[in-house]
Amino acid sequence: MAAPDRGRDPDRTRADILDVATAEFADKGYTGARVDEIAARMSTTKRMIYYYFGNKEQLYIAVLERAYTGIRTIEQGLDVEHLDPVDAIRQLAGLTFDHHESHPDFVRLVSIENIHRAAHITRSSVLSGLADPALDVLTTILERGRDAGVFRADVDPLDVHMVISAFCVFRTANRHTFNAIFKRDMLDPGLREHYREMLGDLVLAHVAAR
Amino acid sequence: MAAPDRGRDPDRTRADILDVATAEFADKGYTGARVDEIAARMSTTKRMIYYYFGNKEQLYIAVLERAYTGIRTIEQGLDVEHLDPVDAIRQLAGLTFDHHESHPDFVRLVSIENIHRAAHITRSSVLSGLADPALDVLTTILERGRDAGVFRADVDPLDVHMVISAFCVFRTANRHTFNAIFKRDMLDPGLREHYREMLGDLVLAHVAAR
Amino acid sequence: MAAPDRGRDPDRTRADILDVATAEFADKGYTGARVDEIAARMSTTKRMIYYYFGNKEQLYIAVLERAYTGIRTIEQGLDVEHLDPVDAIRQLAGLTFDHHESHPDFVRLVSIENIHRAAHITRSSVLSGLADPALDVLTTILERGRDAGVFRADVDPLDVHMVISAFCVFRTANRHTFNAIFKRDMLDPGLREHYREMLGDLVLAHVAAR
Amino acid sequence: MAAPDRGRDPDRTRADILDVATAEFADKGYTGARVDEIAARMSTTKRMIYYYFGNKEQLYIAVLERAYTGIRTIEQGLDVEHLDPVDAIRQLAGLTFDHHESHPDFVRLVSIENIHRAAHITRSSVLSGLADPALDVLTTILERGRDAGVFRADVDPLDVHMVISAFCVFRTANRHTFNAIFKRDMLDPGLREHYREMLGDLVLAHVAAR
DNA sequence: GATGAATGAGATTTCATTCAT
DNA sequence: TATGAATGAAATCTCATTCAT
Repeated sequence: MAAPDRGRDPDRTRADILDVATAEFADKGYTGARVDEIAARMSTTKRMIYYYFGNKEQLYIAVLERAYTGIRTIEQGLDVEHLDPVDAIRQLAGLTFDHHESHPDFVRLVSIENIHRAAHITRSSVLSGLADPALDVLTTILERGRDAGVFRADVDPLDVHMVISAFCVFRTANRHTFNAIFKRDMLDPGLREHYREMLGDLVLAHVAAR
Repeated sequence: MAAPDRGRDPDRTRADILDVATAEFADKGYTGARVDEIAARMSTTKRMIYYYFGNKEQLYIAVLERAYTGIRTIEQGLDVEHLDPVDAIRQLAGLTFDHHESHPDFVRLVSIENIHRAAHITRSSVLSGLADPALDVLTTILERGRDAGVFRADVDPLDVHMVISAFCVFRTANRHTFNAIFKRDMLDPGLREHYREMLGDLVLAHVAAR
Repeated sequence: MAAPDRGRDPDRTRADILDVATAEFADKGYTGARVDEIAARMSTTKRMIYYYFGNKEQLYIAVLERAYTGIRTIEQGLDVEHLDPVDAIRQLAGLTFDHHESHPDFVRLVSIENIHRAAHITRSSVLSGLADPALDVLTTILERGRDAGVFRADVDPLDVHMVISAFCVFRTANRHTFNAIFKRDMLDPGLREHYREMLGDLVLAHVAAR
Repeated sequence: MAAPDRGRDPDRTRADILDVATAEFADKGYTGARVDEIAARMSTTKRMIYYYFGNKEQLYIAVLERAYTGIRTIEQGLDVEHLDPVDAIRQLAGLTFDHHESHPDFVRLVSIENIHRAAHITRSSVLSGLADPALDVLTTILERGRDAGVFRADVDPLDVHMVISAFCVFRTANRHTFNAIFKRDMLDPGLREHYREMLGDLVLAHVAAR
């Protein structure tokens, strides 16, 4: 007659807390998020949050750490070897484009963390200094393009990454003010392909041999 | 020996409050900002903030309104008529580039407002629906470039604006996480000209006739 | 081109303040009433309220004093001499019935003053100990009825007054809770004559010779 | 030597808060009551009031709800079946008479709630629309009296209830202004039986067959 | 007489965190 | 492990009143 004993699976409880906390922090920001609210949205009690994570800040850091692991693996699906460099670049940009569109919580958490001047990322041994593996893939592509004579020799991979990120982050992160002022929803599905192609064009223009 | 009587100049008092509030909101976010802290940084009392602005939210909206008026006038200095379209586009992009670099508080406020899903902008009769006049200047430039045969005919001014904003906003707004992860400070003065030129190239590539 | 100089008529200004203050106090109670709100509802400023009345409490007392003067004169219209006692009693009850129905603000002020245990009435030299002149009229009627053999000899005028007041005050003062619980609006115009007659019957039954 | 641990008995803590809050609200009115004062009168802290009741208004509603439950049960003790209708009516009126005399806080809360136009009662799912069970008892008595030929056939139970309430509420609620103006304390013990009988007479005169 | 700005004291409410069991 | 009760510190906001002109 007892309720299903969820309490006996610590990993599950931890993951549940992280799910709810991610939603709450992404929704309200670090300061605006409420520990009470996180507890209220779960079957676990507030005391458990402190048991598993210590305090609000450590919980937030754990949320950040898990959120960042998601994007680190997106480039795995890219078969760099069998694509010509131009297609590879376009597909790589598309991966970030797709990811940011479908993970607004991640993009919001990054914005929030920047408001806090990356104070928590810096405090996390997991995140601090963990360069995005995307750069390796990108570097490989750029080298192959240069060898093929289609890309410039002096392209900085991090600049390419920056252009892709700026476009994709802005489209999601600044969606609301952009829409409020210009009455255009950058996430309108009808504009999706237009923006996706536009990003590819921009990046290719940047890396192209002159 | 009396303290300078700032009290009897309401416009000055109001402006002082806005200055301090802008710094506080940009620094801590809407929720993290403290009315107490704003009052403590001035010679005016906390009570005056409520006297002039009603409550925290209206003060924040007033801060947003004033911050947005700053950027709306930056394009005025651009002498569109006497520039050839290519130079004009490059200079226009440079204006936003310079503005966002020198107004990190504005960029932070925009990020903060997006975290709140533009709830306050929407509530402001001043800001809501007030399209950036930059678009008019941009439209003029694009038309002249098209007439001169150097720009494509189907360029959307808002897309151009988006590319410029995305680049300039990202450089300032995401500076901290970018630096924490990739160890590159996008606001490093030594990189300034490189980024400024890179932006111009990107925008011109986007609008160029093929 | 100057605005009409209302300021130069102190009596008028005083009366205006009292009008607005009466509405505010009757609406929100003594504690709930806001000096700011009273000032906001007038063209006069808040400072004038203090100039004319000293403070919130004295303003409230002035409101009470003026409100009580209204009911003191309602019995004047009653031609006791030419009415037979039974008609006179019924008409007297009707006067209070009509007055309280048409002066809900007065009835509310009395309720409010009772919540404060008549502390302000006691403090007012005008109101304290100023017995309602209605009692004189009432006493005359009762005497004439007794002499005519239609009323009991031992009727206490104050008891009659109490019965009339209880009925008329309750109908107005307790209208809202009565309606909330029993779904009957005691001030429904369709019930007016029923209640008016009922009151007359009650009072006459009380004074009638057995 | 430790203070008695009242803390770990939530029901007791809740009830204690309600006791003190009832006294405070009845004493000062809704607006005049101070949450600080309620806390100061107990061993519990102010914070607990919010923990248990959410905010001042909900606490006030809880006070109202409990106060109203008291009067709803007073008619239970009336043995309608074994009383003749005339005695039953007189006893029923006496129950309200006694209750209101001995529960001035309840009567004051009702006055206060009427000043607020029953806004909180309406908001309470418990109180809104919960007709007083007294009406059932009253209806039964009236029917038996009618069948016995001693009461009129067209008596409205709610009118009878209104007469009883008006008299009993007025005696307690308007005690202070009545005494201030007419120098008669309606709650003077020496007048008690006089008023009690007077009420019975009034009600019986109203329901009596003609 | 009249005005808008200013103010101190105090009101309600919030929130991360810990205690006792 | 788990839980509901408890809490101190601090947050936002209010209000009658007075000052300087």
